[in-house]
Amino acid sequence: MPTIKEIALLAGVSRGTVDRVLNNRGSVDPKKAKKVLEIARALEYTPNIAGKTLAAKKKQLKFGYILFGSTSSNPFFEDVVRAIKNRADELAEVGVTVDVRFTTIDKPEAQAACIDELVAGGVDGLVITPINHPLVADKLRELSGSGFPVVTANTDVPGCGRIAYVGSDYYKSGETAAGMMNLITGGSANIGVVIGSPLVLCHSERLSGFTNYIEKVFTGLKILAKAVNNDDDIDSFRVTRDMLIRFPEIDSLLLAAAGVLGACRAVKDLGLDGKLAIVCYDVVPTTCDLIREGVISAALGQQPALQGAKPLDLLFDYLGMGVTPEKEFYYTETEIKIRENL
Amino acid sequence: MPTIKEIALLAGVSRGTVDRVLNNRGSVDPKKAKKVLEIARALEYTPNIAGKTLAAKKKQLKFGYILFGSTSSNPFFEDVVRAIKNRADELAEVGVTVDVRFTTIDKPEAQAACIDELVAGGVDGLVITPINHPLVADKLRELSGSGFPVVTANTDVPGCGRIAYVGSDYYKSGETAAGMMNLITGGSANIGVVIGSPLVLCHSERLSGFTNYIEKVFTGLKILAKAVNNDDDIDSFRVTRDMLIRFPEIDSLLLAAAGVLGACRAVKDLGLDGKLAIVCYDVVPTTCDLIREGVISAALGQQPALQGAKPLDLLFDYLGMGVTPEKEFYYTETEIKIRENL
DNA sequence: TTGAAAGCGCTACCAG
DNA sequence: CTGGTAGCGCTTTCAA
Repeated sequence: MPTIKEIALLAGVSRGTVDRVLNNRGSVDPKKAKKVLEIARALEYTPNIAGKTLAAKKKQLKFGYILFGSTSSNPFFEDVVRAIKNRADELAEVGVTVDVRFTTIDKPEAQAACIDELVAGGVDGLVITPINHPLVADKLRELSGSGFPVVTANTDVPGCGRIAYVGSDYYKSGETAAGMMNLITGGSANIGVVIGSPLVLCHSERLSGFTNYIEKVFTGLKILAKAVNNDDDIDSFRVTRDMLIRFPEIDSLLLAAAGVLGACRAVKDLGLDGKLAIVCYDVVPTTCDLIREGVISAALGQQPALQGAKPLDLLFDYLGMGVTPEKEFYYTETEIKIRENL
Repeated sequence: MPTIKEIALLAGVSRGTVDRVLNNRGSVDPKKAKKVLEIARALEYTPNIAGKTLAAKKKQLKFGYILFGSTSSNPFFEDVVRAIKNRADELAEVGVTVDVRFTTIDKPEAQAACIDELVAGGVDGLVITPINHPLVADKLRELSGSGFPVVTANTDVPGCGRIAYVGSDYYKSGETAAGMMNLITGGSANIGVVIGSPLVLCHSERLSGFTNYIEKVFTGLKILAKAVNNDDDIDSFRVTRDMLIRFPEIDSLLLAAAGVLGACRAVKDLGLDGKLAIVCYDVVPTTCDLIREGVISAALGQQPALQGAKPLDLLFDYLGMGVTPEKEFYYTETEIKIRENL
């Protein structure tokens, strides 16, 4: 493993010059630059991460992380927040501080203001679960345009200039739900679907993936009815109950939003627990209980811990180590969880 | 984030002394030691990983990694080897070299000799997929007893003194297969089982998990017949074919060993593809193809990449950073893969 | 038993 | 445009 020092020695220049060449900082005599590059290539130089990390400490980087919910509201985000805190503790060691803020999903002005605050507060990079609204999108575009790195997490605003997105491929996760539903029901089912809101892109993407796929591949699966629960357990109970009463032929449920507990209460309330094939999203504690009870057949996870930590890593690599993300989309796996592998 | 330097300053001692206290090396005046510890505790000192890593480079550690198969034989281990190589490249940066050796699963003497060679060659730690045989077990016990760190991977020899095991919880993965089989078949099935060899602990553990679980929980699932394929595709074809002919009532297969391709060839040969519920282990390329074709319903993965990399990390943490593994068993997840989430 | 100093690889700064 | 130097946190060695 060659080092900058060795390259400097071989090239007959100083370490500073090698550093300038390899990291495109400052300007260097083209001849020397060429020589350095040749040697680096010949020796297959790769920078030492520990060295870079240690040196990066002096930068005292500050990151902002804006995400939905005030922790208590949506248990899925609790896992994300836990992962953020853990990673933030680790990053503290290398001089990074992380400022975590919460905004609600329905207030673009508030989220835009939150971005402004963080930037004014001097953060060097931002992770955000963005609301897909011009007020936010434009601000992100503007920031990115000025060289400020933004990573979107959990949900994306394509084309806003962010350096990467970390989160689920919702469309594909909809297909996975279809595949699972097909296996569980033997290929023939009358499905009731519960979604959060047609306006939340994630949920509608999931539903598109599911719908298109069953129409194309699993023609024995039919969607009989759809209900909207606003990601709320109380609403969820009511609309699910109504749907099940109105469509007694329903023999399976796809719960494509939060509010899984409410929906399952409705199922139990009608004495249908264990009689319906139920597939839902997000592996949260209440869902695990329902799986153990035999109410839910399978839950589809989306690696919340990765969604929390990875964006911070990308930001640190970018700002601390000078490494640009190697891809634009860091899709999380759609994990299938049943009672036995919870 | 406090540093050793700060603690030294506050305690009125040198960095060397602080180091000695915090890492129990050399002896220190009890009074000073106490003071240092108090300050470290008060400041919630945690060592800086980058600093430690950098300093560890001077140790020039050497690890050995003994595993089954010569890569080509079992595609599962190809993923493991790939992960080992990747992690080894990363560790090279911090002065670690990894010597990877292959042994066959049926030659304990050869594996024991291989261990001896590596140790004689001066490795500081060893990762091994051990053959569960006294010849190997005793050697591992002896090594461990003398303070030499061993990590078992993929398969374990309990009580051999190794500092940790990284791999599947086979019994539990058998239960997961049962759960999946139950979902796919609607709770009623006549199952044919293919195992590698009753002598390979992993496979028999899987089968125990599966068997005990269905007897207890899924009483509609019956095992009609078992076949042994010696992890070989040719044998697998033959024994599976024979079994399916002899037991035409079989409507589902559990493939608990390698040789998945051979077994599926038999299924196709008899025109049964798409008509049987098939659950198998290990997400390898040929298996993925069979899932896409609709021959296999689900495959259960065991995180080969983690099995390759994690043991090396544990060894480096132990020898390079002075950190003992925080648990004895690092179980991999049993990942459920179907056509849509491959 | 202890302190001082060098060095792991990299970056930043200053002087020229 | 360039070289030298200091320093990030930790370990190790040498001298006292």
